[in-house]
Amino acid sequence: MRADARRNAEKLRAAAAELFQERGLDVPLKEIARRAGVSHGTLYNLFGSREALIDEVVTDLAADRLDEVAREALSLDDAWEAFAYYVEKLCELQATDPAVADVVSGRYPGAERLMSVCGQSMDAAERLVEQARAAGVLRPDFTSADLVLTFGAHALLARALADTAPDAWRRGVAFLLDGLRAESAQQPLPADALTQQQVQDVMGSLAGKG
Amino acid sequence: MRADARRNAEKLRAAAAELFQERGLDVPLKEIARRAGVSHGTLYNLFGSREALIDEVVTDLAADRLDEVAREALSLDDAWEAFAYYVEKLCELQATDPAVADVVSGRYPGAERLMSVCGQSMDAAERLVEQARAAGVLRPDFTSADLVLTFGAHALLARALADTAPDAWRRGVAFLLDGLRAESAQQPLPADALTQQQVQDVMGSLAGKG
DNA sequence: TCGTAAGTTGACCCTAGGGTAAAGATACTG
DNA sequence: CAGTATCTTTACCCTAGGGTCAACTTACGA
Repeated sequence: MRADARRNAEKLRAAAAELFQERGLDVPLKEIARRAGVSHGTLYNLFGSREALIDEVVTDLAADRLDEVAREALSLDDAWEAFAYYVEKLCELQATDPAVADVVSGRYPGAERLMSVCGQSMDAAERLVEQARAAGVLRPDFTSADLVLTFGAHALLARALADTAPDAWRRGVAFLLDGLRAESAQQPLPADALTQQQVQDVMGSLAGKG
Repeated sequence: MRADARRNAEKLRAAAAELFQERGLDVPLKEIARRAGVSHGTLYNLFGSREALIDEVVTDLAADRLDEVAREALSLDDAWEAFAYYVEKLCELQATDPAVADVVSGRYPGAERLMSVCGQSMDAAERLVEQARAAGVLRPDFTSADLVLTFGAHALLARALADTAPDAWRRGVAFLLDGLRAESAQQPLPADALTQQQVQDVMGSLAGKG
């Protein structure tokens, strides 16, 4: 690879990182190229597709953040605290970083490494749900599929709130958590839980691409 | 107005009603014209804008449905039942009719009559929230602004779920309601409630047009 | 029945985005 | 320092949507 190409790739990575974090993973590629100061043709030459660019620029960063939250949550002794910490922190991550929100929402199934990060994060969620349910502090009818859907809806709401009341999402999370304690459950739920495949389908259509 | 024009307007109203209910208020105007069997130029001639068409086709229908839900809710004796009934029924309306969902979400501020219907619906929500709070069954820190945001997020989720698990939204509503009972409230909320203006801004950017 | 006002059409323009490839520029190598 | 392989640019194509208007067609009244 020629030196100028390497330099351009670096400029593009930097611009992409900025814009993905500011505006989410669906920012126009031409705008990334513009910010990097190269033509969009160069972007296509060097990366080929949005997915490839995402994988290079976002994946490791998102993985770090998600892993850290999961690790910290799992390190807490109290099962309810662990679960609540995970939910709150993950929502906070989504609210402050649109790129991470898009990762959690599992769009861009073309970005392989990214999807595996997304999968790992879901595994952590599953573990925390199981743990809290087993401890009898989380209502037994709540599944990790419910949690994923919650995250998906939260991501959209948090992004809409960002300019107006960047912390208001915390209210919704508080209401939800209070409804998820074992002692809050009132009646059998009026619908069945979703399978993982169903969750994936739904998350796909949740933010565009319907 | 000439007879053929009146006929075309009628065909367009019928097609619009169908498509709005199937796919929401942002369905392409050219597609409405196509289904009506006229050219899109005619649609612009006869209605001028999407907002005008919406006002003629959707407003009364949505008003009827929303009023009915509010009326039935307000007729219930138990304040919690009334509140819960309203939330559930309104969410059901959103899940089964994308047009109503868009009305509740308050997009299309250009459609005047529609916005007044939206406003009336919000007033009913406010009344039910007050009533339930006054009766001590609803947690006192929950405001009608929270309810409107909830509806907005719900509308998006329900639409994404429609093809996969059309009833799954009921789980989320159940979790929420269980968290909204007065006895579920655990701690002071971590953020302030939104003003009406803030809610309007947020709802505007919640579904596109950000 | 025929002139004309009223209505309709479809080709056209615009934006915003994704994507491609021929032609031009430039870094490296012998 | 010249030649070539590599890279970049730019002009272009595509889709999907909103919107306009000159030219055609048609309903209807005198």
